[in-house]
Amino acid sequence: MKVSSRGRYALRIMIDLALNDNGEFISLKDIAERNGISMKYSEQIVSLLNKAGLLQTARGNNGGYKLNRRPEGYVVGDILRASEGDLAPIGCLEEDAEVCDKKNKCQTLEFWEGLDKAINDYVDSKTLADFIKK
Amino acid sequence: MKVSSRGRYALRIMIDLALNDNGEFISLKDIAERNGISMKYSEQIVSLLNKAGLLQTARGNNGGYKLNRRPEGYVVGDILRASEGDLAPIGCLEEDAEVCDKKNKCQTLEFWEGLDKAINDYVDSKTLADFIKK
DNA sequence: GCAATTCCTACTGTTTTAGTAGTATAATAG
DNA sequence: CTATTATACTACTAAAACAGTAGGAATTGC
Repeated sequence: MKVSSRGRYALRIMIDLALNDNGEFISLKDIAERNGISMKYSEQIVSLLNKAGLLQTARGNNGGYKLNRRPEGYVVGDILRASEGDLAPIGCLEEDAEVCDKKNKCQTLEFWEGLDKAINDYVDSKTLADFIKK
Repeated sequence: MKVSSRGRYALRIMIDLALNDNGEFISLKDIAERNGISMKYSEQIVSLLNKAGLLQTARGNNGGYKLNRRPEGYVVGDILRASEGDLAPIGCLEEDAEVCDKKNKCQTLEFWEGLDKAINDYVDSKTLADFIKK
Protein backbone atom coordinates (compact mmCIF):
# COMPACT_ATOMS: atom_id res chain seq x y z
CA MET A 1 0.00 0.00 0.00
CA LYS A 2 2.83 2.39 -0.77
CA VAL A 3 3.01 5.36 -3.08
CA SER A 4 6.11 4.83 -5.23
CA SER A 5 9.04 7.19 -5.44
CA ARG A 6 7.74 8.34 -8.81
CA GLY A 7 4.59 9.65 -7.21
CA ARG A 8 6.40 11.24 -4.31
CA TYR A 9 8.92 12.94 -6.54
CA ALA A 10 6.25 14.06 -8.97
CA LEU A 11 4.50 15.93 -6.20
CA ARG A 12 7.77 17.52 -5.08
CA ILE A 13 8.59 18.58 -8.61
CA MET A 14 5.20 20.18 -9.09
CA ILE A 15 5.57 22.05 -5.81
CA ASP A 16 9.03 23.17 -6.89
CA LEU A 17 7.62 24.47 -10.15
CA ALA A 18 4.92 26.36 -8.28
CA LEU A 19 7.33 27.85 -5.76
CA ASN A 20 9.84 28.95 -8.37
CA ASP A 21 7.40 30.12 -10.97
CA ASN A 22 8.49 33.45 -12.41
CA GLY A 23 6.94 33.10 -15.82
CA GLU A 24 10.12 31.72 -17.37
CA PHE A 25 10.79 28.11 -18.19
CA ILE A 26 12.70 26.31 -15.48
CA SER A 27 15.32 23.78 -16.51
CA LEU A 28 15.13 20.26 -15.22
CA LYS A 29 18.70 20.60 -14.04
CA ASP A 30 17.63 23.23 -11.52
CA ILE A 31 14.57 21.28 -10.42
CA ALA A 32 16.48 18.05 -10.03
CA GLU A 33 19.30 19.67 -8.09
CA ARG A 34 17.00 21.51 -5.72
CA ASN A 35 15.15 18.31 -4.94
CA GLY A 36 18.04 15.89 -4.82
CA ILE A 37 16.74 13.74 -7.64
CA SER A 38 18.93 12.62 -10.54
CA MET A 39 18.44 14.35 -13.87
CA LYS A 40 17.68 11.11 -15.62
CA TYR A 41 15.04 9.98 -13.19
CA SER A 42 13.48 13.44 -13.11
CA GLU A 43 13.22 13.31 -16.86
CA GLN A 44 11.03 10.25 -16.73
CA ILE A 45 8.78 11.70 -14.10
CA VAL A 46 8.39 15.05 -15.79
CA SER A 47 7.65 13.23 -19.00
CA LEU A 48 4.67 11.55 -17.35
CA LEU A 49 3.42 14.84 -15.98
CA ASN A 50 3.83 16.44 -19.37
CA LYS A 51 1.96 13.68 -21.17
CA ALA A 52 -0.88 14.15 -18.72
CA GLY A 53 -1.11 17.77 -19.83
CA LEU A 54 0.03 19.26 -16.55
CA LEU A 55 2.95 21.26 -17.90
CA GLN A 56 4.12 23.65 -20.54
CA THR A 57 7.50 22.78 -21.97
CA ALA A 58 10.18 24.30 -24.18
CA ARG A 59 13.12 22.49 -25.74
CA GLY A 60 16.51 23.87 -26.59
CA ASN A 61 18.52 26.57 -24.95
CA ASN A 62 16.72 28.36 -22.12
CA GLY A 63 14.09 25.68 -22.38
CA GLY A 64 12.51 23.88 -19.51
CA TYR A 65 9.17 23.46 -17.84
CA LYS A 66 6.53 25.56 -16.22
CA LEU A 67 3.02 25.17 -14.90
CA ASN A 68 0.24 25.87 -17.34
CA ARG A 69 -2.26 26.95 -14.70
CA ARG A 70 -2.27 28.53 -11.31
CA PRO A 71 -1.47 26.27 -8.36
CA GLU A 72 -5.12 26.07 -7.33
CA GLY A 73 -5.81 24.45 -10.69
CA TYR A 74 -3.77 21.37 -9.85
CA VAL A 75 -5.43 18.70 -7.81
CA VAL A 76 -2.89 16.39 -6.17
CA GLY A 77 -4.88 13.39 -7.34
CA ASP A 78 -4.15 14.30 -10.94
CA ILE A 79 -0.43 14.55 -10.23
CA LEU A 80 -0.38 11.17 -8.52
CA ARG A 81 -2.52 9.45 -11.11
CA ALA A 82 -0.29 10.83 -13.85
CA SER A 83 2.90 9.59 -12.22
CA GLU A 84 1.74 6.48 -10.37
CA GLY A 85 -0.94 5.31 -12.67
CA ASP A 86 -4.25 4.36 -11.16
CA LEU A 87 -4.64 4.83 -7.42
CA ALA A 88 -7.11 1.94 -7.19
CA PRO A 89 -6.29 -0.23 -4.16
CA ILE A 90 -7.07 -3.48 -5.99
CA GLY A 91 -6.79 -4.55 -9.61
CA CYS A 92 -10.53 -5.04 -10.13
CA LEU A 93 -11.06 -1.33 -9.66
CA GLU A 94 -8.52 -0.17 -12.19
CA GLU A 95 -9.69 1.88 -15.10
CA ASP A 96 -9.02 -0.82 -17.67
CA ALA A 97 -9.72 -3.87 -15.51
CA GLU A 98 -11.25 -6.82 -17.27
CA VAL A 99 -14.77 -7.54 -16.03
CA CYS A 100 -14.71 -10.06 -13.21
CA ASP A 101 -17.24 -12.87 -13.59
CA LYS A 102 -17.64 -13.02 -9.83
CA LYS A 103 -18.42 -9.35 -9.59
CA ASN A 104 -22.08 -9.74 -8.71
CA LYS A 105 -21.52 -11.99 -5.78
CA CYS A 106 -18.24 -10.54 -4.59
CA GLN A 107 -18.52 -9.90 -0.89
CA THR A 108 -15.64 -7.50 -0.67
CA LEU A 109 -16.02 -5.34 -3.77
CA GLU A 110 -18.16 -2.73 -2.07
CA PHE A 111 -15.62 -2.35 0.69
CA TRP A 112 -12.77 -1.82 -1.75
CA GLU A 113 -14.82 0.64 -3.73
CA GLY A 114 -15.30 2.59 -0.55
CA LEU A 115 -11.57 2.61 0.10
CA ASP A 116 -10.92 3.70 -3.44
CA LYS A 117 -13.32 6.56 -2.95
CA ALA A 118 -11.80 7.55 0.38
CA ILE A 119 -8.35 7.73 -1.20
CA ASN A 120 -9.40 9.60 -4.31
CA ASP A 121 -11.64 12.00 -2.41
CA TYR A 122 -8.73 12.93 -0.21
CA VAL A 123 -6.12 13.43 -2.90
CA ASP A 124 -8.62 15.34 -4.99
CA SER A 125 -9.40 17.66 -2.10
CA LYS A 126 -5.88 19.11 -2.10
CA THR A 127 -4.30 21.37 -4.67
CA LEU A 128 -0.77 22.63 -5.20
CA ALA A 129 -1.85 25.87 -3.59
CA ASP A 130 -2.14 24.02 -0.28
CA PHE A 131 1.60 23.44 -0.33
CA ILE A 132 2.90 26.90 -1.08
CA LYS A 133 1.10 29.30 1.21
CA LYS A 134 3.00 28.72 4.43
CA MET B 1 -0.79 1.78 -4.20
CA LYS B 2 -2.17 -1.73 -4.21
CA VAL B 3 -3.32 -3.94 -1.40
CA SER B 4 -1.49 -7.25 -1.81
CA SER B 5 -3.13 -10.62 -2.27
CA ARG B 6 -2.27 -11.43 1.33
CA GLY B 7 -4.45 -8.59 2.54
CA ARG B 8 -7.28 -9.40 0.17
CA TYR B 9 -7.25 -13.07 1.07
CA ALA B 10 -6.99 -12.30 4.77
CA LEU B 11 -10.22 -10.33 4.60
CA ARG B 12 -11.94 -13.12 2.68
CA ILE B 13 -10.78 -15.72 5.17
CA MET B 14 -12.06 -13.70 8.09
CA ILE B 15 -15.41 -13.23 6.37
CA ASP B 16 -15.51 -16.97 5.70
CA LEU B 17 -14.86 -17.68 9.36
CA ALA B 18 -17.63 -15.31 10.36
CA LEU B 19 -20.12 -16.74 7.87
CA ASN B 20 -19.40 -20.34 8.80
CA ASP B 21 -19.06 -19.87 12.52
CA ASN B 22 -20.94 -22.58 14.37
CA GLY B 23 -18.84 -22.65 17.49
CA GLU B 24 -16.63 -25.46 16.22
CA PHE B 25 -13.14 -25.08 14.87
CA ILE B 26 -13.04 -24.84 11.10
CA SER B 27 -10.21 -26.56 9.27
CA LEU B 28 -8.02 -24.57 6.93
CA LYS B 29 -8.75 -27.13 4.26
CA ASP B 30 -12.39 -26.10 4.22
CA ILE B 31 -11.60 -22.40 4.29
CA ALA B 32 -9.01 -22.66 1.54
CA GLU B 33 -11.28 -24.73 -0.68
CA ARG B 34 -14.25 -22.45 -0.29
CA ASN B 35 -12.16 -19.43 -1.21
CA GLY B 36 -10.03 -20.93 -3.94
CA ILE B 37 -6.76 -20.31 -2.15
CA SER B 38 -4.07 -22.95 -1.80
CA MET B 39 -3.68 -24.63 1.59
CA LYS B 40 -0.08 -23.59 1.88
CA TYR B 41 -0.66 -19.96 1.11
CA SER B 42 -3.68 -19.86 3.40
CA GLU B 43 -1.50 -21.22 6.18
CA GLN B 44 0.81 -18.27 5.97
CA ILE B 45 -2.00 -15.79 5.97
CA VAL B 46 -3.85 -17.40 8.84
CA SER B 47 -0.60 -17.53 10.75
CA LEU B 48 -0.32 -13.74 10.50
CA LEU B 49 -3.90 -13.30 11.65
CA ASN B 50 -3.29 -15.65 14.52
CA LYS B 51 -0.14 -13.89 15.65
CA ALA B 52 -2.08 -10.65 15.68
CA GLY B 53 -4.46 -12.25 18.17
CA LEU B 54 -7.44 -12.31 15.86
CA LEU B 55 -8.14 -16.03 16.04
CA GLN B 56 -8.55 -18.98 18.29
CA THR B 57 -6.80 -22.10 17.03
CA ALA B 58 -6.64 -25.81 17.80
CA ARG B 59 -4.13 -28.32 16.48
CA GLY B 60 -4.64 -31.97 15.83
CA ASN B 61 -7.70 -33.85 14.76
CA ASN B 62 -10.85 -31.76 14.56
CA GLY B 63 -8.61 -28.77 14.96
CA GLY B 64 -8.80 -25.58 13.00
CA TYR B 65 -9.59 -21.95 13.48
CA LYS B 66 -12.40 -19.80 14.72
CA LEU B 67 -13.06 -16.20 15.58
CA ASN B 68 -12.46 -15.19 19.17
CA ARG B 69 -15.00 -12.38 19.17
CA ARG B 70 -18.21 -11.48 17.45
CA PRO B 71 -17.94 -10.06 13.94
CA GLU B 72 -18.58 -6.51 15.16
CA GLY B 73 -15.42 -6.82 17.23
CA TYR B 74 -13.21 -7.04 14.14
CA VAL B 75 -12.25 -3.83 12.48
CA VAL B 76 -11.10 -4.37 8.90
CA GLY B 77 -8.09 -2.16 9.52
CA ASP B 78 -6.77 -4.65 12.06
CA ILE B 79 -7.14 -7.50 9.60
CA LEU B 80 -5.29 -5.59 6.88
CA ARG B 81 -2.55 -4.32 9.16
CA ALA B 82 -2.03 -7.85 10.46
CA SER B 83 -1.70 -9.34 6.99
CA GLU B 84 -0.25 -6.47 4.96
CA GLY B 85 1.81 -4.83 7.61
CA ASP B 86 1.56 -1.11 7.96
CA LEU B 87 -0.96 0.68 5.74
CA ALA B 88 1.15 3.86 5.71
CA PRO B 89 1.30 5.27 2.16
CA ILE B 90 4.95 6.28 2.46
CA GLY B 91 7.89 4.86 4.40
CA CYS B 92 8.34 7.90 6.65
CA LEU B 93 4.98 7.22 8.24
CA GLU B 94 5.61 3.61 9.11
CA GLU B 95 5.47 2.57 12.71
CA ASP B 96 9.18 1.89 12.98
CA ALA B 97 10.45 4.48 10.51
CA GLU B 98 13.77 6.05 11.32
CA VAL B 99 13.43 9.73 12.08
CA CYS B 100 13.96 11.82 8.98
CA ASP B 101 16.32 14.74 9.45
CA LYS B 102 14.34 16.77 6.95
CA LYS B 103 11.11 16.20 8.80
CA ASN B 104 10.70 19.74 10.08
CA LYS B 105 10.94 21.37 6.71
CA CYS B 106 9.28 18.64 4.67
CA GLN B 107 6.67 20.26 2.50
CA THR B 108 4.74 17.12 1.77
CA LEU B 109 4.68 15.32 5.12
CA GLU B 110 1.43 16.87 6.24
CA PHE B 111 -0.26 15.83 3.02
CA TRP B 112 0.84 12.22 3.39
CA GLU B 113 -0.22 12.18 7.02
CA GLY B 114 -3.64 13.26 5.86
CA LEU B 115 -3.78 10.46 3.32
CA ASP B 116 -2.66 7.98 5.95
CA LYS B 117 -5.46 9.16 8.18
CA ALA B 118 -8.04 9.00 5.40
CA ILE B 119 -7.08 5.40 4.67
CA ASN B 120 -6.95 4.24 8.27
CA ASP B 121 -10.13 6.06 9.22
CA TYR B 122 -11.95 4.27 6.44
CA VAL B 123 -10.69 0.77 7.10
CA ASP B 124 -11.26 1.26 10.81
CA SER B 125 -14.85 2.31 10.22
CA LYS B 126 -15.81 -1.11 8.88
CA THR B 127 -16.13 -4.34 10.79
CA LEU B 128 -16.63 -7.93 9.73
CA ALA B 129 -20.30 -7.51 10.60
CA ASP B 130 -20.63 -5.17 7.63
CA PHE B 131 -19.90 -8.09 5.31
CA ILE B 132 -22.26 -10.72 6.62
CA LYS B 133 -25.63 -9.06 7.00
CA LYS B 134 -26.84 -9.06 3.43
C1' DG C 1 28.29 25.34 -35.28
C1' DC C 2 28.01 24.68 -30.42
C1' DA C 3 26.07 24.55 -26.03
C1' DA C 4 22.02 23.74 -23.48
C1' DT C 5 18.13 21.69 -23.18
C1' DT C 6 14.01 18.32 -23.74
C1' DC C 7 12.50 13.73 -25.68
C1' DC C 8 12.57 8.77 -26.17
C1' DT C 9 13.67 4.03 -25.30
C1' DA C 10 16.34 0.37 -23.68
C1' DC C 11 18.72 -1.73 -19.99
C1' DT C 12 19.86 -3.33 -14.99
C1' DG C 13 20.28 -4.42 -10.08
C1' DT C 14 17.32 -4.89 -6.02
C1' DT C 15 13.22 -5.72 -3.63
C1' DT C 16 8.65 -7.34 -3.24
C1' DT C 17 5.03 -10.39 -4.37
C1' DA C 18 2.82 -14.58 -4.67
C1' DG C 19 3.20 -18.39 -4.00
C1' DT C 20 5.51 -23.91 -3.22
C1' DA C 21 7.62 -27.32 -0.51
C1' DG C 22 9.12 -29.90 3.30
C1' DT C 23 9.17 -31.11 7.84
C1' DA C 24 8.07 -30.81 12.75
C1' DT C 25 4.59 -30.71 16.30
C1' DA C 26 0.14 -31.69 18.39
C1' DA C 27 -4.40 -33.95 19.26
C1' DT C 28 -7.65 -37.51 18.68
C1' DA C 29 -9.81 -41.90 17.32
C1' DG C 30 -9.43 -46.52 17.33
C1' DC D 1 0.35 -46.86 20.73
C1' DT D 2 -0.08 -45.80 16.21
C1' DA D 3 -2.39 -43.95 12.12
C1' DT D 4 -4.74 -39.97 10.80
C1' DT D 5 -5.83 -35.31 10.70
C1' DA D 6 -4.69 -31.12 11.58
C1' DT D 7 -1.73 -26.75 12.73
C1' DA D 8 3.20 -24.50 12.99
C1' DC D 9 7.40 -23.14 11.18
C1' DT D 10 10.99 -22.10 7.89
C1' DA D 11 13.23 -22.23 3.63
C1' DC D 12 13.03 -21.72 -1.15
C1' DT D 13 11.68 -19.79 -5.98
C1' DA D 14 9.79 -17.66 -10.28
C1' DA D 15 7.92 -13.53 -11.79
C1' DA D 16 6.86 -8.90 -11.41
C1' DA D 17 7.50 -4.22 -9.85
C1' DC D 18 10.53 -0.61 -8.36
C1' DA D 19 14.15 2.63 -8.64
C1' DG D 20 16.91 4.04 -11.02
C1' DT D 21 21.12 4.39 -15.22
C1' DA D 22 22.55 5.03 -19.81
C1' DG D 23 22.80 6.56 -24.47
C1' DG D 24 21.51 8.98 -28.07
C1' DA D 25 18.21 11.89 -31.03
C1' DA D 26 15.85 16.22 -31.72
C1' DT D 27 15.31 21.19 -30.85
C1' DT D 28 16.51 25.94 -29.92
C1' DG D 29 19.30 30.23 -28.91
C1' DC D 30 23.39 32.56 -29.47
